[in-house]
Amino acid sequence: MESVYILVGRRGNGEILVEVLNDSGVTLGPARPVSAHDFPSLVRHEELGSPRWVWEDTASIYPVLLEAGVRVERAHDLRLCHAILRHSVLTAASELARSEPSRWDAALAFVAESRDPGATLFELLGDDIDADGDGDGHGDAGFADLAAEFRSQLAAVAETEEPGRLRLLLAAESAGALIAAEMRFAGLPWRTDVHDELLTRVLGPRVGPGVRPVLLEKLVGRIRLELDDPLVNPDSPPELTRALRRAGLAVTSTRAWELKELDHPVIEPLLEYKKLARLLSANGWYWMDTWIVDGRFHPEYLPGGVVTGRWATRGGGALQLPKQVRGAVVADSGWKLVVADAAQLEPRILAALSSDTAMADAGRGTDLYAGIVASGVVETRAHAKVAMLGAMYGATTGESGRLLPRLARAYPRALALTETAARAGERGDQVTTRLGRSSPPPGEAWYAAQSLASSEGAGDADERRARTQARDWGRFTRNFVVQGSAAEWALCWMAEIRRELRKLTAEVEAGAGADVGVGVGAGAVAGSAFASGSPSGDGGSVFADVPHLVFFLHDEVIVHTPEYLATRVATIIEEAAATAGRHLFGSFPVDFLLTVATVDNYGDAK
DNA sequence: TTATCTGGCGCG
DNA sequence: AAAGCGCGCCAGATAA
Repeated sequence: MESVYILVGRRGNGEILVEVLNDSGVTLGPARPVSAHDFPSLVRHEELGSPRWVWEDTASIYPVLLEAGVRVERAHDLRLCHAILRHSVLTAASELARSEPSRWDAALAFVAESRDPGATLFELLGDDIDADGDGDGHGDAGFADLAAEFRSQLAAVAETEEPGRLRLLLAAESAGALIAAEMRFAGLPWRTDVHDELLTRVLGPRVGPGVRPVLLEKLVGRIRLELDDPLVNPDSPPELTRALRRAGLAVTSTRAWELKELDHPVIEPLLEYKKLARLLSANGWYWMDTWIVDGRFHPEYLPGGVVTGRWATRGGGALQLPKQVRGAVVADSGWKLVVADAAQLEPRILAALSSDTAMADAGRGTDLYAGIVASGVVETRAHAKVAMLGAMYGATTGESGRLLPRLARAYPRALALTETAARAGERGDQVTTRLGRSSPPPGEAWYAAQSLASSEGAGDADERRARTQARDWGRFTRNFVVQGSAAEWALCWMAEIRRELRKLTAEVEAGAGADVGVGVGAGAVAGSAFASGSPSGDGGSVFADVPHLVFFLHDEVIVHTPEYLATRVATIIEEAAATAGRHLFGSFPVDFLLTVATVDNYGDAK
């Protein structure tokens, strides 16, 4: 079946243009203008034919559709896909990679920063968000530029030896962009009352800004007493270091792990203080007031925000939600959270990347580290873990370094892959993930340091610096291959989960004889950035009654689902992991084990 | 005063 | 036991 693409662009006057293309990017008819107001209904209608929407930036356009109650099944995000193809060594010979930098390169950062979730449809779709600076706006020429870019991307992929890989990567990256927008829109269910109780229990009652809660103040009192310093501020590392030294403790820093080694009565209250002060400043009442809107946490997810292809986030530190506060993530009444975590994802990815069947065997149907122990490679699970991490991160010393030779003997292919990636980085070469995302080349300064060291009259210091930098970059490329390929697996996993959840939704709605139209129509929730029509959060939104992804954390997802569907959701997530593994690694026999928990609150999921 | 850097720590 | 990858965010310190 031939794919149909619909290209979406805009004119300077706020009007939107849509044009149907075939799967070579060739126009099948004239571009049709549509007003910003009518755009969501057009999309809803065209969705019946399952097109792939081709647009510049999902993060700018899709929130508008969600707000209007419209979801789309598939997209091609020109901005994200360009970034991949521009830097991949697989497409280095393509026109796209060889042409002069254009707005697709220079303007990316600008577009990414210009988003505003509260912006109106007109602002998002009608405004000039191109940063080409030539002031000619976006007449039909701008639209033609989108079509040309799309064709250029298709051509770059088609020219590669195994186009299926990059095709999958671009589809996964684009699906990720849809998911990112949907997760932000839906938000993570968050009970501020539960959060407040938790804070009050460990810090004392809420106080204004600049005031220490009472339990924290008490700890400060004990610290000052034990250090015999009535004024020391434990929030100031220099002050604290001086005070500790005066008390006879030979510290080089105030880091918790260094303090833990010391035997002194101040250590216990000090470590406790650090823990609680961190909670207050990072996820205290101020955080709650700032980031929780109508019972939902709405961080902005940035697909491709990390060089390796991992996601970044902006706002609220969503990827660092401490375990301490996860109890405040509570399913709505009548709903459940299905929390799934890929167990030992990166070693499994490494086993598959390197076709190391022995390592894959160690993880078959069991905890991979336990499997390594069972194979007699090392004595304890902790050893297996630290040795594996050392192999993937490039440890040379300590316990990890000592255990590496045993790992290398048992799993030569896996270890050879990480070594090869490290050597490539040390030479300044790029490395590439399973699906084709390449590491950036090192910067000018790096090359300069290398050539300086090998030039006539280079000093010992020059050589040492060059060697250090080469090894540093080698550790980066060593890890890039594994972390980046794991990120690709996670994207495929999530895309598959999303697809199956939509099928489940359609099935349930058909079975119930319900009106299959989702959402409440354009404009019904205008004025709210997140479409929260009821106190429980999702009322009136496109996710009001259906299971949907609400959180993603590198190798972990959360689906918020009506309770009666929780079992089926868990099955979908399990099967999606196996499917993602096949998409990346074909028939190579590697398990991607999950731990899946159906819970009322995130804190209960281990 | 504001802008940027640093130490420290949360997550994977 | 604290090396070895990728991030974001905070308070305090320092530069401008």
